[in-house]
Amino acid sequence: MNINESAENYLETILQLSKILPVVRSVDIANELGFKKSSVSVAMKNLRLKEYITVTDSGFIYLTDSGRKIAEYVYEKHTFLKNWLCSLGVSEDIAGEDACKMEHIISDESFEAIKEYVKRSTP
Amino acid sequence: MNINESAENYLETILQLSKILPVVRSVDIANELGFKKSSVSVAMKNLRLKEYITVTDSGFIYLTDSGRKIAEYVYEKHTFLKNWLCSLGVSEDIAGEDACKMEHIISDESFEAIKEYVKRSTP
DNA sequence: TTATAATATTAGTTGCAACTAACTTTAGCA
DNA sequence: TGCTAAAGTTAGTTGCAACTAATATTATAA
Repeated sequence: MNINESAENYLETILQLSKILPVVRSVDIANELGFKKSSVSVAMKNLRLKEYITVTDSGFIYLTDSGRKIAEYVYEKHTFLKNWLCSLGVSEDIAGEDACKMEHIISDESFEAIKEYVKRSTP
Repeated sequence: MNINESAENYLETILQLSKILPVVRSVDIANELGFKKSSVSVAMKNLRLKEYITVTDSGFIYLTDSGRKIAEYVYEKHTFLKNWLCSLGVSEDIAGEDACKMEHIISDESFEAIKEYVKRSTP
């Protein structure tokens, strides 16, 4: 698969935005991430080439099956890690920042192990 | 303080090597990290400018107090995270890789919270 | 003593992901 | 109708941390 942190982050953002907006456009992603439109434009081109997204003539962005699969797993990692850190007493801001970075680097193996551990120790 | 991931990793490596070698040189760091000597040379120059290390005329590298402080905390994070993941059933290789990435991005706040949590739940 | 190997450095290159600046296209309003 | 604002694209720039290639210095073995 071989997808990098930046691409993962874009895919996750598209998924998140699609939950709260009727359609997702480049400019929405730029606003959400605090990036320039041009940066997002180039990134979307790459995601299109790798077939993680499709873009309609009107500029509406949709995840493909493979893109969605990645986005959903990253999003699951994010949500779990953030909630867990918060439950340990970490402030919401810091927990969010840390989750945002950890979600891209933690292996599936470690993530699943932590999930199991937390599930067992807080039934 | 404002130190980046790459610099942290070099400082940690110097600390680790200093535990097993009589002196630490650029070439030892290059071998350990799988980088080219030239890359390490440039990195050492930056660490010197920021006064995280001193380098003797013979090319022996020593951590300053501020460099050591950073190195030791990163190393503590590494050791703890790796051992913890291993104890959850993650393979040693993967645990090592993940710890190596997480140690640089996790906030002190989250790290201390996790440490407390683990201490409490496995007395 | 000279040649070789090990170490360190410098200059310039590459790849990446952001950036700025300038441009096109489109939609909607005065 | 024509102007403006919003959205998107392209070309070229920046900063970073690795890289290669070439050079200097030193220690050791033939």
